[in-house]
Amino acid sequence: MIAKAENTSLERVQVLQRKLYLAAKTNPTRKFGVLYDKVCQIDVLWMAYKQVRANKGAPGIDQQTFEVIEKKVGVASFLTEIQTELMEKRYTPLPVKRVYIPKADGTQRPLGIPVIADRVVQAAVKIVIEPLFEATFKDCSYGFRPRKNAQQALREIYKWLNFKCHWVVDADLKSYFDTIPHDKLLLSVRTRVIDRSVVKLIEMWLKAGAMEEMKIRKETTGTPQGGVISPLLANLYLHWLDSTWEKKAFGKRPHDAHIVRYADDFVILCSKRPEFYLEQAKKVLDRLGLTLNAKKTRIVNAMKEPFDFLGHRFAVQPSKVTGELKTFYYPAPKAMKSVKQKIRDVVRKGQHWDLPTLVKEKVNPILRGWGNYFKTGNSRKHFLSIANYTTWTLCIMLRKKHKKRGKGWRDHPPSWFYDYHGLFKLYSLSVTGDEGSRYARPVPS
DNA sequence: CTGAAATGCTC
RNA sequence: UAUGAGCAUUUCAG
Repeated sequence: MIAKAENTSLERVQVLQRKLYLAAKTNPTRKFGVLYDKVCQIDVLWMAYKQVRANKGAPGIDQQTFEVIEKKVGVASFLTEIQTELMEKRYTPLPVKRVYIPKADGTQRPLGIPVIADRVVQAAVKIVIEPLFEATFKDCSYGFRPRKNAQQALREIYKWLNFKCHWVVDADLKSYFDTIPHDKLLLSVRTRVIDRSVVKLIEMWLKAGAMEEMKIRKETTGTPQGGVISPLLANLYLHWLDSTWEKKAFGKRPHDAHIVRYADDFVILCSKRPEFYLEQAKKVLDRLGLTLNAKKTRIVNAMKEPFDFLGHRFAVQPSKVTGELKTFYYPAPKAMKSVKQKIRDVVRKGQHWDLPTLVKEKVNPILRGWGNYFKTGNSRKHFLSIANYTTWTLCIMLRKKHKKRGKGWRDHPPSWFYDYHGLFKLYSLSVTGDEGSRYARPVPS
């Protein structure tokens, strides 16, 4: 009974989203004035709640957890309370909770965690407005978008490098999420959404501020990293870059300068005048109130120097066999380092477990997940290296555990881990990088 | 084939 | 220790 109700609610929301997408697609300049009622629909709020709950995320500053909502308050009354607040225009968001998480480069990233109720309303708004913006977004944008992934962006770069666009502008925006100006961002929202109440909701989230040491800190720039709509807003704001690029036809014949963007990370690939196209991008970003990180933004000639994007390293080199130029991409050194660190950590933590469990439940999922992300491109050598690193690390661990010196490798050859303990075979995922065999099936195990 | 749950990986 | 997207594996229900 409940399952049936959930299903129809899902269907109704999907139908609504489809309608909105088609309406926006058939009329590219249409601005939508009646959306708030859709945000308030109980189906939409229910789907929004399900999406938020599925992450099992931490509570915000009000300490309200999913357990409290489901066991004490009840989901239905929690949602109808939100619904009446919205309809009576009484809803105001609470400030976000400030949490810092370490980034890969050692610096810290500030998160802003909204309370669960605010996350639900944000998810509801996202359900309603995302289809409208999806209809406008350009093909060169790959980050945070439904049915788009990193592999497609990598493939696009590969394509342009093979089409002799060897000049690469590798751009890095200075703390993008925190520097988006609220006023201009809201203008971007209004290109499609002119329902005042919906725009007001978004404005309130931007202005809600962050709770830091018992004080509310308010900003005029930035969208909280941790909010449900933040990725959509971030994408929407940089859409100006994509659309300007298209309007000036920089991606077309005389220019031949192609943007590939993944959220705030983007490269421009061109065959000539990279300085000019960097300057053009800078002009757009200036108008948006954004700045490029001068130290990290650079122009490279891909034939002479590799560059990294989305965890991969790209290099254009003459083929050892035929001598013609070919593009290669494979896990970047950083990615190699971080997966080794992860293997090392789980093996150290699980050294008192029995080997099959450690391999099956801890090591294999890491190898499988990592391998599936990097299996495109030319990763065979790097997969082999990680596979060897894994057997070696396990071997060292076993030798220490059994207090044996020497001969560990002879007792535990790589095949021993694979054949008797079911260690995941990384190289079963990799395909060779040759033109002819790119579409070959993975090597059978 | 479509949902739900769990785990893992990338950005 | 949040958010979005994508991918993979397992389990369950139709």
